Amino acid sequence: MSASRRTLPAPLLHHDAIGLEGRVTSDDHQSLKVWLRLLACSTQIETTIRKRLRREAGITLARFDFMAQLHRHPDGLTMSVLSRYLMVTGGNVTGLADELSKEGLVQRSADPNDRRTSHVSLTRKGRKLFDRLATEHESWIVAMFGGIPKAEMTQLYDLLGRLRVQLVEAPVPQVTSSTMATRRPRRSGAPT
Amino acid sequence: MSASRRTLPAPLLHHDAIGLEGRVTSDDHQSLKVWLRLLACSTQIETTIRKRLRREAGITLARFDFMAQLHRHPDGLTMSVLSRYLMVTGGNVTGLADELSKEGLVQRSADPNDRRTSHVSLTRKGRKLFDRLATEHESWIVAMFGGIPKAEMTQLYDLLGRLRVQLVEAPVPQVTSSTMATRRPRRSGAPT
DNA sequence: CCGAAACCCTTGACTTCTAAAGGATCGGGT
DNA sequence: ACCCGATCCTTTAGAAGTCAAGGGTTTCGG
Repeated sequence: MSASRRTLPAPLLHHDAIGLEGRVTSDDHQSLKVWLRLLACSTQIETTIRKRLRREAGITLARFDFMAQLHRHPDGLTMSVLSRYLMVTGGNVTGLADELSKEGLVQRSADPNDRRTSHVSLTRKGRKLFDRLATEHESWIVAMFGGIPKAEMTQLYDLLGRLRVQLVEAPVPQVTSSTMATRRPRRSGAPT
Repeated sequence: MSASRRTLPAPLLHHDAIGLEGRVTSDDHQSLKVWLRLLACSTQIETTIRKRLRREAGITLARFDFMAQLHRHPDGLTMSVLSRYLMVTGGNVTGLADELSKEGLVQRSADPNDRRTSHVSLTRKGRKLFDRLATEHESWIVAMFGGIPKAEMTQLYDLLGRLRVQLVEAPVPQVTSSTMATRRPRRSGAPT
């Protein structure tokens, strides 16, 4: 759709946010309903963060996540490990590293023992930028969850933990990922 | 990372699934922890579905979602409505429709009353394919959530509902999306 | 009934990410 | 020594998305 130039009325956004959920008809199976609701929440938070990051710091969520990983591993990480942590493909990591290093936020250094490997780490400049962003980022998250009482948060946390374990243990037959880190998420990494 | 041709040992996938979560250190704020866990679950489910869809039907998640919408609206939908339902921009919908119709899964038809509009609907072939996939798709979802008792599922469903409302009501100051359907999710639409 | 505004869709440039295929290096066997 | 399989990284093609800019159509106020 174009709809760009003549921007639509705001209410639409609101509708969108709801939309994904509205698709479930009354008697769908429960798993499907939970999944769609989960996805709706996840997507909306991600979208919000992505927009703010871009708007207020001109940075991409993917890059923020990339830097977040390096931030918590000051000694540097190899590309492959980064790829796993970020849950994206190696090709993607290569690209991100290229761009960030071009901007001087990140640096690659050779491994003395294995010439295939290279370690990536934040530069001083990169560390400085990330420190600033991380604070803002966390405040956004806290604000988004702000209205929910602590007890419910704990409950939610536990249930999601349960789910995660369930997912890892019973990924149903064959899903033997071909590429090492075959995914396309966006973390919005935790600073601290 | 390549790692493609010479497929890596399975354990790596397992590790990946955990990775995102492992990043939270002990004293992070609770909101951040919940968010990361939420994202981890969401990402993993989505990834799994995407891979299976590709592997077992050679179809893309985006296309599956597209077809899912049409499936639940047998009389067809306009591009703009589709754009809202799928939560993607119109340009994207145009492209998807082009490809799917090129494969004969979908068809465009003119609106007798409004020549600007065109309605998209599944062809018989498309309906047939989707029916087959939808069944499989749901069974995957059910299997993934399978180990969780019903009571907990209900609890999770309610908590996510609470969260969704919270997100809509308090998206913190300015996030006034400019384009109509400004997002990049992936539903994995519910068939029924 | 005419022109401006609102709408619907498409197009094209760009970005991000996946998937698949290499190129290079390391590490055992034999 | 040498080879072969496993690893690590990069590269390339193409899918999926966004954004901005139109080109037709309707709608509606004068």
